[in-house]
Amino acid sequence: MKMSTRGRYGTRAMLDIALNYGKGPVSLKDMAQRQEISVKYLEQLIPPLKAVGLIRSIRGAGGGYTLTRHPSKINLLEIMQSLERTSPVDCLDSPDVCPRVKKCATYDVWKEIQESTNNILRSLTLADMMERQHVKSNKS
Amino acid sequence: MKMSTRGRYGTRAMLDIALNYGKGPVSLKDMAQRQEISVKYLEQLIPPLKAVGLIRSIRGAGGGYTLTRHPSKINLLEIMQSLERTSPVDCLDSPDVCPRVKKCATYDVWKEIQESTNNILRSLTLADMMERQHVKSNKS
DNA sequence: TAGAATTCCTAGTAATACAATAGGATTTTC
DNA sequence: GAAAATCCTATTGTATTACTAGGAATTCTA
Repeated sequence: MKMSTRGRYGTRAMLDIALNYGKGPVSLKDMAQRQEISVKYLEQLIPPLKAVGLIRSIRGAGGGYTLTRHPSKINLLEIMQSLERTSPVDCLDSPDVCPRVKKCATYDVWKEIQESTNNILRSLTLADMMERQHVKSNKS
Repeated sequence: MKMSTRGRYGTRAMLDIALNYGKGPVSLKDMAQRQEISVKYLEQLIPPLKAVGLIRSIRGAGGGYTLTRHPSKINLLEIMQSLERTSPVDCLDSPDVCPRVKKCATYDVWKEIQESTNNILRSLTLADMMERQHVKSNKS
């Protein structure tokens, strides 16, 4: 029932890029400072995010990363799914791994949990997160 | 975002005991055969379940385990919480581990997810699961 | 009262996944 | 051509998880 740092750091990174939307690319160096995550670790989260087409990179000095779509068109489920296995239990993704699936009463429970978390993540866009971030920043 | 086998096997074990409610204790040997989990591994799930008072043991030949309450009075959250860390992220249980908690927009998301899964688990009792199990068994 | 069946207890191990680091190649700007 | 970035691959450390092992203690039954 644990979420890995990949997914968590990755969404923070995406939010960081989103907050600079329309103002040019964000470098890992800057991101690393703001988010207090090492550049080297952030570097590893980038390829999967690029692979699913959520971000675009600009190489060389002055380069960095930008979103490929408007923040309101990217939801957290997309981000999480590209970075980690979102399924709480293997049998949900590949029912073949367990011969008990059909007669297993608990199977349905894990499925219900997966669906509810996916719904939450899908309902939240980066634009929503930007809004929340602003509210939080103003309060403190 | 993964759930450990402890929690999953544990709930299956509890359901197994529940299905024998009122008919005497269930031995690990029998449970192991039905659930296809080694006795030795099941043995390790027992102490935490006993510690929170969900089951009672009867030692010696003919012994085994019984529920301490009616199946309708035991929910899955109690079981899971005794067996594994149910929090998807450490900062939810102990906000001190991360100084960013207050300004972290993603924190609220993980919290929402935790609450929704906890609600699902809390809403399901072993009696519900027994019912589901019977439906599944009759169908196949 | 012996022996079989069971829970109880503690330790140990093997495998896996996770988190993080290292070093250098490539691209682009100025 | 130097600096600032991304890009790529490998490696290491570490923690957790899953599982096994061996034997002590308890209780039932014949």
